[in-house]
Amino acid sequence: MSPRRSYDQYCSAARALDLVGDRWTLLIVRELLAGPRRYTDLHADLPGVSTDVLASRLRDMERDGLTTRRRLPPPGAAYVYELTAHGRRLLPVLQALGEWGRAELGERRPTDAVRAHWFALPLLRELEGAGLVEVRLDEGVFHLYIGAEDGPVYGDGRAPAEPDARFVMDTGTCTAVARGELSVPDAVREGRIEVSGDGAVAKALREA
Amino acid sequence: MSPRRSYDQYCSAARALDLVGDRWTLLIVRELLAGPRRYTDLHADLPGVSTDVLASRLRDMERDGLTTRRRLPPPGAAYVYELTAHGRRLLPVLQALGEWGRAELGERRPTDAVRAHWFALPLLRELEGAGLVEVRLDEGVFHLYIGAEDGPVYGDGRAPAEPDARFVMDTGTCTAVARGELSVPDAVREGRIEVSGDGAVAKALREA
DNA sequence: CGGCATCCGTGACGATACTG
DNA sequence: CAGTATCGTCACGGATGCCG
Repeated sequence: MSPRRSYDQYCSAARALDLVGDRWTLLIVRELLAGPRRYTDLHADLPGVSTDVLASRLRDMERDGLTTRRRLPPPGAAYVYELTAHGRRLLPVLQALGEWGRAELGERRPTDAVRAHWFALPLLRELEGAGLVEVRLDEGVFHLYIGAEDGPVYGDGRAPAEPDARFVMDTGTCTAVARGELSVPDAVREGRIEVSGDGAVAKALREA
Repeated sequence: MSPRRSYDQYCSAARALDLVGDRWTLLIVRELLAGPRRYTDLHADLPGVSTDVLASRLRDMERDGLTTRRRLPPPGAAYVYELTAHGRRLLPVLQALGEWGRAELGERRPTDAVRAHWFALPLLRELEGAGLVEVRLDEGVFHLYIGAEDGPVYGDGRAPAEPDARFVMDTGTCTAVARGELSVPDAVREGRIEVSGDGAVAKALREA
């Protein structure tokens, strides 16, 4: 029970930082935008966070209405953490941060961790209204729910249904897109993204 | 000289948080969006920040290219801190945080500090392309440079030139607008904002 | 007086070990 | 698997002092 350390300022940005300004909190939100995750999954995809800090953040976030904790039905009964609708509305904050941070991204440092679904945020911006998209990278597979009103914004692994488009690209292409140096249509034109699928976006991208 | 504590993740949002995720940093940016400020002014408008933390953040921000330090010409020679163009590009981050934080703003608590120019952020969103606007509240006067390509985004005190519009409103009206419960045109219609000035926006708002 | 640097007490953080 | 317990370290907040 952390007696929250507030900025005590009557300013909505300061209030937001009272809730999500602590170290790791926004990165936990980024992870949970991929849908329900177990404690161990979160811990694995947030290298460097200590177990007690992760547990403490998840408690604070639940208390503040950002997340809920739910027990999965057996078999494999376990707790999963999930964003509430209010927590999901932090997506624009992460997008704004991500867009600003593109300038700092640079080359991958030897100490940098990478997860495939971290590339979901920069791709979301580029694919308005594309529906369900599956993306295959060297690092792994993830999928995007673009234009979804509620539920997860993206997810790890294969798409849970037939996607409107499938992308295959290599790491270099994906980082160029993430850094804003290359647009998705340009990458397709240059043959650096292989597009398949029957959705409108897949067809439009192949024709361009 | 703080050897930065990085998340070490190849993700642009995490990189952004490496630079602006420390406590107080984004609130210092919010202050500097009002233009060049002296150390003492910053300390006065950020109640609760300790002197060494403020000095340390300003050093880090200068090292990271967010701010520059400049000596004012005499008389009154003093150092002022100022955002670089890169630092000013954090405005969308603060706007996204502010929009999300509206839900948490609620009533003003007795412990909450208030500054007039903290209301600039929510107003910016509502007044696209309005030019130079002066706003008079019970708490003080500030002005907005809406649509400006560079330089400060808002400022304390009177507008430095003849503004395109002048607003006068009371605290209740301004908090209602800040919380998103009342739009500026509606507030004008209800007589809760007194609009003067010769700019296009001033005329449009008076006629509506 | 503005712009810090220093010192100190408290709390947050990170790593590891341990438990139901 | 999902945390709790423990501990050393560092960051933070408050006060005070120094120096141009």
